[in-house]
Amino acid sequence: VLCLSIRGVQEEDPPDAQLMRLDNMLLAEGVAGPEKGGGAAVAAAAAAAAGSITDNSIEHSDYRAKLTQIRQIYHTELEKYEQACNEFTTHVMNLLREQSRTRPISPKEIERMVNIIHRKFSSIQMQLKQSTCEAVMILRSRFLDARRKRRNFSKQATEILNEYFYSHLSNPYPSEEAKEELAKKCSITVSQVSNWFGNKRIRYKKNIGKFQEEANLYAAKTAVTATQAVAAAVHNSQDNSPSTPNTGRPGYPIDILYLCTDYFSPVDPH
DNA sequence: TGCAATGATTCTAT
DNA sequence: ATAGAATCATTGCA
Repeated sequence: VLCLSIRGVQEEDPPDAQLMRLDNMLLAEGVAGPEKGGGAAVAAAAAAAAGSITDNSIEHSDYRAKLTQIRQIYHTELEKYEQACNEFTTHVMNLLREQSRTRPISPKEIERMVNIIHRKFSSIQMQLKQSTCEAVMILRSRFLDARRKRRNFSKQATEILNEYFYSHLSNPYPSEEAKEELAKKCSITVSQVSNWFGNKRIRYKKNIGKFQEEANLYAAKTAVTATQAVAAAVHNSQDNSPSTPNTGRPGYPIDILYLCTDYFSPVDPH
C-alpha cells in the first residue's frame, strides 16, 4: 500500500507542478497588467515581461521550440528513471522472494526496501527537475534580454528620426502622437522611438561637438525642405536653383536657430 | 580583432 | 510615470 501510494505521488504533479508553473508563465503571451494571479513568481514574470512587449513572432517561436525541446528531454529522462526504478524494484522483489525460501521475510521488510529504493530514485528525479528548471530560467533570461538580439535601424529610419530630432532641437521631446507617427514611418515600435530619443538626447548633450556635422547636415536638409515648401506655397516657381539653401528666410523652422547655440545643452563637465 | 556606434535595460531622482 | 545617466550587449567598420 505504501509503495503504491508513493508511486501514485510520483506519477502525479506535486514536484512537477513547479516546473509546469514555470513554463506556463513563460509561455504566457498576452502579459496583461497586474492580475490577481496565482503566485508571486507569476506576477514578477509579468512585470518583467511588460517592459519589452515586442511582437517578434520569429524569436518567440524559436523560444517556444527550445522550451519544448527542454521539456521533451525532461519527460523522456523522467520516464527513463521511472522505468529504471520499476525494473530495479521488481529485481529486488525477486531477490527477496528467492531469499524467502531460506529465511523468513516479513512484508514489512519488503515494504521498507521498496520504500528506500523509491526514495533514492525520487531524489534523482528531483535533481533532474532542478536542472531542467535552471535550463528554463537561463532560456527565459536570454529571451527577455533584448540586448542580445539588437539590430540597427535601417538607414531610412535613422534619417527620419534624425530629421525630427534636429528640427525640434529646442525641445526634442516628441508627443505620444508624434512618436506614433515616427514609429509608423520608421517601422519600429513606439518604445523604440522613445529609446532612440532618450539615447539621442543624452548623447547629443554629452558631446555636441561630435554631432555638429550631423546637426548641420540635417539643418541644411530641413532648410531646403522648408524653402521648397515656402516656394511651393507661394507659387513662386521662379528659376531658382535648389542647390543653394539661403539663410535668414522668414519661413525658417525656428529650431535651426538653436543649432549653433547652447540652448539644449548647458553641459557642465564637472 | 579592437573599438566606436548604437539599441536596450536598469537605476535614480523628480 | 518620465527623463537622465550609467551600463550592457551587439553591430559594423578600419
